[in-house]
Amino acid sequence: MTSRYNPQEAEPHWQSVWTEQDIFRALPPSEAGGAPKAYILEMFPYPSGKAHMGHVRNYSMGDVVARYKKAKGHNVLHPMGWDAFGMPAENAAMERGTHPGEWTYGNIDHMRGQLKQLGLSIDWSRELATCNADYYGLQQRLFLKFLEEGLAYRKSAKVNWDPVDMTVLANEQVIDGKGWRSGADVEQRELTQWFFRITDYAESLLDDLKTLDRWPEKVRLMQENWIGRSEGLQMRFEFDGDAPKSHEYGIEIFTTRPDTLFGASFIALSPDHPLTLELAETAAEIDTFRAECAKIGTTEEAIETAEKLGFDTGLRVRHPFEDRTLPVWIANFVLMGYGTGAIFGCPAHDQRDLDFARKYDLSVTPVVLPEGESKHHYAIENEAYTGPGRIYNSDFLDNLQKDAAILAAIARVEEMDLGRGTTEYRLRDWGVSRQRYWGCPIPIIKCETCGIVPVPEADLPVVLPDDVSFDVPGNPLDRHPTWKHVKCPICGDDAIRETDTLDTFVDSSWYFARFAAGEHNDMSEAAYWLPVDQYVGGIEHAILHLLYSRFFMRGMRDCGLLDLPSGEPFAGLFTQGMITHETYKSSDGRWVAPDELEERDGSLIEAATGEPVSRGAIEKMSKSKRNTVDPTAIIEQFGADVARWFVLSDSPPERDVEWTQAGAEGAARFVQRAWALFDALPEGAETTETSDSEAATDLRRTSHKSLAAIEKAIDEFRFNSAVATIYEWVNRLKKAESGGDDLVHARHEGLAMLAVCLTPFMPHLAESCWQRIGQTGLVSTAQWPTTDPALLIEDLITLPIQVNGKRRSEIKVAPDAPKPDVEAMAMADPAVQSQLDGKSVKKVIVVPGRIVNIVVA
RNA sequence: GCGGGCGUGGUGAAAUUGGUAAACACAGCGGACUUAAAAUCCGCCGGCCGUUAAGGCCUUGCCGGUUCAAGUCCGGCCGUCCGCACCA
Repeated sequence: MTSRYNPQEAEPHWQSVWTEQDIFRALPPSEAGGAPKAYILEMFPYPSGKAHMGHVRNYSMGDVVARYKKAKGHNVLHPMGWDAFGMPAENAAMERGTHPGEWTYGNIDHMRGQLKQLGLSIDWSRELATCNADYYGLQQRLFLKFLEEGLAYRKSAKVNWDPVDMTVLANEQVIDGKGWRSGADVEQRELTQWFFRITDYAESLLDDLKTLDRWPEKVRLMQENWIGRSEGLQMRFEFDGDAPKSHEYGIEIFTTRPDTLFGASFIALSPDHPLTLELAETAAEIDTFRAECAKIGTTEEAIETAEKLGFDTGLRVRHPFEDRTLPVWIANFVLMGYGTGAIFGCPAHDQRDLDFARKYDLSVTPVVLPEGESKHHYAIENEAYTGPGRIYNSDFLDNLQKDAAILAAIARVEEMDLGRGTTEYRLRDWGVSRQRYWGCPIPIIKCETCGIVPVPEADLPVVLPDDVSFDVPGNPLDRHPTWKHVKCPICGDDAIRETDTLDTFVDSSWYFARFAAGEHNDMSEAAYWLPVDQYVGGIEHAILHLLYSRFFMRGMRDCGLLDLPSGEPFAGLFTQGMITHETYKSSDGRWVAPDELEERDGSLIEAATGEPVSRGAIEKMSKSKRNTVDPTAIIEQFGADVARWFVLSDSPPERDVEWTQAGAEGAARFVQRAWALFDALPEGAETTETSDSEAATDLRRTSHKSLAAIEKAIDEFRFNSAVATIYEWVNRLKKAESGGDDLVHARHEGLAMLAVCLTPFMPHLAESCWQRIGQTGLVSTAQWPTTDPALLIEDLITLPIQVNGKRRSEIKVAPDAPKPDVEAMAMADPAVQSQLDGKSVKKVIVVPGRIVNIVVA
């Protein structure tokens, strides 16, 4: 009778052995020998309190790759840290009266313990927390370097103001007009803010997406759309008659459709355009109109249903090519944030312009004729035509195709010195000021005499004060009695510190470089490790975090801080799916947690009340729906290996996976089945003679082929396929137990290989199995076995025989059997013969090693 | 509106150069062992026809096409999920 494997004993044991032997330490480049480097990283967690199943899945995937790379002989860096600044800490401080730091460090301690329970192959010597002054002090140096190089600057700007969190939000943090965290309606406010000049890199950030061939296509597309390049023409329309003084040169507009210039019927300014503001000073109606525009929200529904609103300024501009003038309107649909904040309207070929023109009765002249239309009969009703076609009604552009006409129009405008061809980006500079306490202080002093003064190097880091209160909303730094009062480093007079802190996305934009730079923050070591070879995390960071990190690496490179020519932080990226779980509701509509349920007579009831419970949809695990499963509870019940195995089985890593109790139990059964396999191997198996019996060779063949398949699956991030192969292999090895003594050696060989293959998935079980069959050392440090190419080739393969594309039989042939032989064997097959009865064979297709297809009349 | 993904048994899925559709697992059913249960082991498990069997027909959201051969390629629909969105 075999013994049972006890994860509760084995897991802590092996974890302490790994820690004692310090086997997961990344070697500095000088000690790595010839080993290639592999930097494996999962997105570092926010220390919210407890680890959740999403973390388990994320870190299990990274750990598979890290352990696999290590076994393959790489020098692996696999670090862990904490994205520790941010508002939940302040919210907790307000709710419970604790200091955000106390709350955060407490959470870190708890979650570190949870992650360690998972048996991850992490080099904990490099652990960092972004809220530690050691970390954010270096970040302040980076900020000052960026300032010196012109990559950071200050400007007054309209910002997204979250009235609940009382802070500014980046554009990316505003979702459907609401704060990404608070959900409150975002207001527009004019404030002086710090910005990073990410737009300087718009072109490179866009173009270099092409080089990221190990990123998901989806993420690249999302970034591409976010950066949003448009090729077009920036040009001015000169005033006819008196021009406003500030705009004597005319009105600058941007268009991607200069081919439709002859169809222009009006100019439209944004309500926030400088000229609009100027006019509003003397015209009260314009002020009223602006207020009306501002009332319409920025939410999706509001925009969809928003009516086009316009105000005719009475000003007129001259058409560049024709002897006519156009009216200048102010229109609510023109955005100040894009292009020049002014457009020319061509109603026939732009839906918004058409809606506007119909409402205010402006002219509609079509100038692009779709294929197959006659210019005498073609008319625009209420749908603008935006497709390709031949230009007409357009003087020198007549008869050109759309694309050629765009180039010709730009050339003419450039000749006339009215504008030039340009490229516009949707991407805006990154506002990083936050009116919050729990973040990295911006190392700046404001002096009335000297202006904006960087904190001198020697005075860094600017440390957050500990004695703060959260009894009122707003920024505690701002109302701290002493912290912000300093002497100006230049003139020595009284001055004030910048009390804003940096957006937490700054913290996460370079942490991977900090990990790589090692204990002494040596950026040459960082250059050795970077880029990250495999980054693993959630799709929710497809734009923000990944784009900012790409910007930061370029910035650090161009400041001479980091030798990373490509500027790309992450060579490989994988976005994993979420963990879902069934939801449950009581009859009075309360959500009921899975561990509060009991099954009685085939139906679910709430254990505490005995009330019936109904099953709801399968949804992402969330606290609000109460459908979470606590990893610690699972580890206590089944062990970490079971949790890891379950989240990697069944579903492909990029897809969502549903957590089920039955599935976890199945994984636990497999752990015992695998252990039993090793436990059943006779003592001394490793010293038995090799047998070349058919059965032994066959078993060895299975082992070597399985190994090769698992290798390929891990390389391709198909962990579910690797798991399926392991199941098949285990089933095969199980059958071999009833074989003769000639199989003992092959079983030992297979099990030794299997133990190594199990290691990335279930490292603790693998160690116990490895030890059980008498292998030396730790399997966590064992090299990945090599496959014997001879064993990957079969003597005989099964070849399906089709008649007219339907499978009728199969034959066994040598893989390299000559075509005529294969054809003869196929034709001679009895099942085939009965199908061919009385019919004439038109053709026989033999695809060696694949299939035979006999085509009959 | 624009861009993208997905759609295969009761369920998660596999089939990754166009070549045996449903590997592997979960659930279910049947059996062995057991006084009994649990655990474990063995077997069955897409649909229809066929008493059993042999076998046959159908089947990868729908319709059509290319091909000796289509889950896979092409065209057109339907459904669903995600991202972006008054970006000129």
